Amino acid sequence: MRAAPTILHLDMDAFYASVEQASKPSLRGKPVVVGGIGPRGVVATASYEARVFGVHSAMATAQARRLCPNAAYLAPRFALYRRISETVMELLHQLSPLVEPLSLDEAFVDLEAGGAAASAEAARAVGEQLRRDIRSVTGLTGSVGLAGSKMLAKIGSEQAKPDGLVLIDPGTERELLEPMTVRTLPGVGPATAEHLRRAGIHTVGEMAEAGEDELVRLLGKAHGSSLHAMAQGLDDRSVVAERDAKSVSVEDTFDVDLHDRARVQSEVRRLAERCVQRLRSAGRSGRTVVLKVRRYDFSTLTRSETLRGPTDDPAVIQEAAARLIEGVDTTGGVRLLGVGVTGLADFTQEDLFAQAATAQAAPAEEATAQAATAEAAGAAEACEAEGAAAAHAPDPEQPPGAPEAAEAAEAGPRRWVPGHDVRHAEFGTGWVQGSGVGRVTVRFEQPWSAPGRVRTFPVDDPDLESAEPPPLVPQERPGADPSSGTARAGRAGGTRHAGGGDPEGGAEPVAGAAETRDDQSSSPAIRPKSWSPSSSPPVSMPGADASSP
DNA sequence: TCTGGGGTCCTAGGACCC
DNA sequence: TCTGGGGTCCTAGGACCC
Repeated sequence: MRAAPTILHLDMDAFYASVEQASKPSLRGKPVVVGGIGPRGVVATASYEARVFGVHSAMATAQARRLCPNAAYLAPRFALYRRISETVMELLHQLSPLVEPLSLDEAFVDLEAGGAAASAEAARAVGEQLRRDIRSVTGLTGSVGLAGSKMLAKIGSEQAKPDGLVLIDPGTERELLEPMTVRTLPGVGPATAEHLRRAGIHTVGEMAEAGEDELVRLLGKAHGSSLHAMAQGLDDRSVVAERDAKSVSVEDTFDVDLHDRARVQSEVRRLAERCVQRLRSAGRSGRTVVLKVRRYDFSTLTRSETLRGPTDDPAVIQEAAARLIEGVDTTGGVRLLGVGVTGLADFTQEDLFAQAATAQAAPAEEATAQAATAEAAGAAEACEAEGAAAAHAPDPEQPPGAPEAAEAAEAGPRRWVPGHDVRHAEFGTGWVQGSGVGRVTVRFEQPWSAPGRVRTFPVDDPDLESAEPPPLVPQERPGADPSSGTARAGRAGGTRHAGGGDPEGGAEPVAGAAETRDDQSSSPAIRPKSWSPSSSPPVSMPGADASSP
């Protein structure tokens, strides 16, 4: 708690959906849903237009489609979101060295540490200027909360949404919090709220009244006492910049449950491989391998094995994951598999070398009791459930009868993902609007163009290829190839195809989009005119980290 | 067609050591 | 031999967050 509201919380408004609307002129002012678009997908972000229909984050996409069938359903383009996020974070770093990102679209800033603001009025001015800067540099809107603590700054930005700023004056927090539902407090989710409800506690005021002892009794030591403090508006957590990751994991939910044991094993190998890639690109190694299995009935279990030292050796981690899946009964079907690594250390070559040598021998001759018993128990269970075959490590070669095991995502000829960028040899750049029955529909438009028109091609049209996301504002330097991977220096002027921007009269509004075009003032749409190249740099578009296909 | 993917933190029990 | 704490490591699960 501090006397002046110098903790700032920034939350970008409907971030993913707003980025999509900014890059796709035909979607501005229309309902947009970004998230998993498969049969088991969930909504990551819904635009405000879609929220009117009741669509919200974490909802099954299938349900969203029922509520709002006319929305655009798009797969996320994380590489683009990450780039824009970096630009926003740079603006925050200009205010203070103490910036704590919570996700791509959210961060705390300690204005006091930056010397940017010492009073309420100064803080408000900084917040408003920040919002203007974000808008002029990215074309997007963000909401700002200012308060004397993290909790209240975050509550402030929530109240400010969309496109606003709320400052909570220190001293007023108790009366502000009192009538609010317990769910307002960070750390109160569905389960905790239900516990509290059964104890007759519904509001933050009732929580504070209940007293610490009662909350500890209901919710446990750590949770109870921290929530008791929060309920009184007390929160002295400091803003901490750049924490090291403590774990790395990857997981996949399958469109249909896996029943074939060999397929399950091959997916575990694949996931272990991907996990190691991520581990290595972070320059880390890890000591504990964790396998996650979600069964057909959504019950979830984890199995873990701690190695003698940290490793980033793919073979070692794959073998550990393979041993772990041996001990899991998967009859009935597997919905999700995941592989993770915790106990992260900074990679050293010597550790690794020693580890690679010992890890393989370890299970057989492990002297440490608990490791040996865990292994034995796992193996015994596996034998019972799966028979003799389970006792052996899976064949490293493709198991028989599983040629389809290769994920369509990687091995398939070409997949056209809704929302993703494409280039056509004749018609230029656009994005996939949909595909099916051998055809793919593309809308040809750029962030700065008028809404474009739609064309349909055979899915294997040789003139069509996937492309990098175009920059959100037109680039002045023509000829740079965005796919050349030269990062920031090579801003992607070249995304405009050689043939000119609007071969098919893109300036002509497309039916269905026309009526939405005139309220751009109220939408987070990019308006290139408001951006002056000399004063503020545009979002740069390094083509370096390609988005997943 | 209910329920993604990436994380963090906490609790609790058993093993083990002193 | 019986009884006993405290601390640490490992494993498993659960709640929560974006």
